[in-house]
Amino acid sequence: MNAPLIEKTCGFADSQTVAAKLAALSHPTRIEILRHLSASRSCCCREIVDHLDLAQSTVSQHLKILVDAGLVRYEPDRQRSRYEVDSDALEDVSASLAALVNSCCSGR
Amino acid sequence: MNAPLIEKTCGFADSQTVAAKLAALSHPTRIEILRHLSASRSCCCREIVDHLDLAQSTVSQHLKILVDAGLVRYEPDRQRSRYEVDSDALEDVSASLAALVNSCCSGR
DNA sequence: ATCGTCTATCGCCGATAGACGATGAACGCT
DNA sequence: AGCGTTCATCGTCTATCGGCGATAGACGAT
Repeated sequence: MNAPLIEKTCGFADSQTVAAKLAALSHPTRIEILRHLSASRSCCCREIVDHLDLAQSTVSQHLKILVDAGLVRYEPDRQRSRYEVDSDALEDVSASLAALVNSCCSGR
Repeated sequence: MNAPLIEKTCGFADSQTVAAKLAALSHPTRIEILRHLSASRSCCCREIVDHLDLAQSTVSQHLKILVDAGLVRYEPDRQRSRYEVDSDALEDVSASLAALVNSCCSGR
């Protein structure tokens, strides 16, 4: 493969990957979406639009960001869309952060 | 089966607060800074500038963001500055994310 | 066939992030 | 006093974010 670019950062899980996942989580609306999503088990875009007070296009955009980050699964269902929290991915992010924090605090 | 009322009383921080902390962590450079900071116990701006390949002003800016987010402690020391990881704050963020993730995954 | 609903996407915008160089203050050293 | 070092801050530039309305495609219902 090309571009082994982050070789110089001492061989941990690379910062870029962790940062990207956290970036997807670093917006209050997206956290709210995750909460609503998990509370409803799964739901469509409109449902979230009703819950939050934002334009449909905005919500759709936030959902796309979550899907692209791999934190939410997407499945077209008729004319609706089913969005569902990817629990494994979420726990993975949490574990990554925990590992980072742990390695940063391991000397006290 | 039973409702996760424990979380409610344990009070995860509101979305805005969590998002703000995560935002501070959602940049590879800042994660790298945290790692270096913790590995060195504490260090000055210049040290980080040497480690990363960025302008001093850029590094200073990233440090300010981390300090403002409460994740790094700052103490002027002569003409230098001492930056130090705030372990408690870091663990707090990690715990907040864990709580959020947990509440999102509690039904599977 | 047409209408209404639900989505995703596009274009546009203001605001913010992230990078830089330049500058000046604080300090140690000679 | 003068020099070198360290650092925070300012101004600037560009790219991206986050919001919106408008639009078009897909679909169910009438």
